[in-house]
Amino acid sequence: MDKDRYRQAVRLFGLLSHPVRLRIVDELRRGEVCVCHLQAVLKRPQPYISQQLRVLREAGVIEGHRQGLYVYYRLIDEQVEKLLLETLGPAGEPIPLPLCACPRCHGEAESLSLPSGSVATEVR
Amino acid sequence: MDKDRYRQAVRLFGLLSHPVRLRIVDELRRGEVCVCHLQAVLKRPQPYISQQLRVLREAGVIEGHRQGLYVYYRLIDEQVEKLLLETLGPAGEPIPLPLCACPRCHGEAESLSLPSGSVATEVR
DNA sequence: TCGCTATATGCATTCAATTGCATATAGTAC
DNA sequence: GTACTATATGCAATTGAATGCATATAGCGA
Repeated sequence: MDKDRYRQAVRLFGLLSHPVRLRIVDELRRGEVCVCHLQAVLKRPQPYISQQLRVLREAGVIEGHRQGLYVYYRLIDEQVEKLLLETLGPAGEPIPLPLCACPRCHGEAESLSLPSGSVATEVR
Repeated sequence: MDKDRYRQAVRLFGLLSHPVRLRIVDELRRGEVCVCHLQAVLKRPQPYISQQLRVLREAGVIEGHRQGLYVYYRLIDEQVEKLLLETLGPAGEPIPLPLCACPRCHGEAESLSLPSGSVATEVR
């Protein structure tokens, strides 16, 4: 069916036509980050961020895996990546945030590798 | 300002995240068509089509010029064209419609050129 | 002028997305 | 087990977009 192509495109554009969601995927194309990181960047309440992450996750655009207390999300849809490239230009550099509490962000070298005993599990 | 890039992108995606508007711009990238043509293709009431055309026109995505009773619209935003190419693939062939009343559509050869005395005027 | 057609506009209503917030869950450390 | 942190979920309230429709305007021909 040809109508599906339209529906699919409308759905995709709809996901990106939202200021917070757009900024989330733009942040995510720089690399994997945790929720608290996005919270710090977007300056929005945590439940609000989580809700938008859910929308993107259920649409199959992003994927998250838990690592201890933290959940790290990344972009898994290359079409979205192309659309961002076209509209926003190339992705910026990843920025470690002092505002973010997670080990990856406050720059402790050893915390960049998996702590022994912890296992990365998919979020769904 | 960097925020403007986001705003601009959100605006663009918003325009395309609408089934009727998306189909209009997809139709328009095949070539210039009149309003009645879009009416026939989309099977929607004329005021409804005109409203969506206005949204696209005021956003600077399309442009219309009047030719006698008929107004012909065309796509003038190449970024939109690229986004459509990415999401919908290449544009289809232009299709003349028997359902459409305008001279261009019911295939009278001489009507494809401007009738003497008529002047193309911009719509705004 | 009037009558007709194509297109545009204004406005009220309906509907869906957005947002805020309270609370639930998952995991860690003790 | 309890206490604490990060993240997720559910739901009500609100806002804004989408839609329908009546009417206005523009141009043509008689």
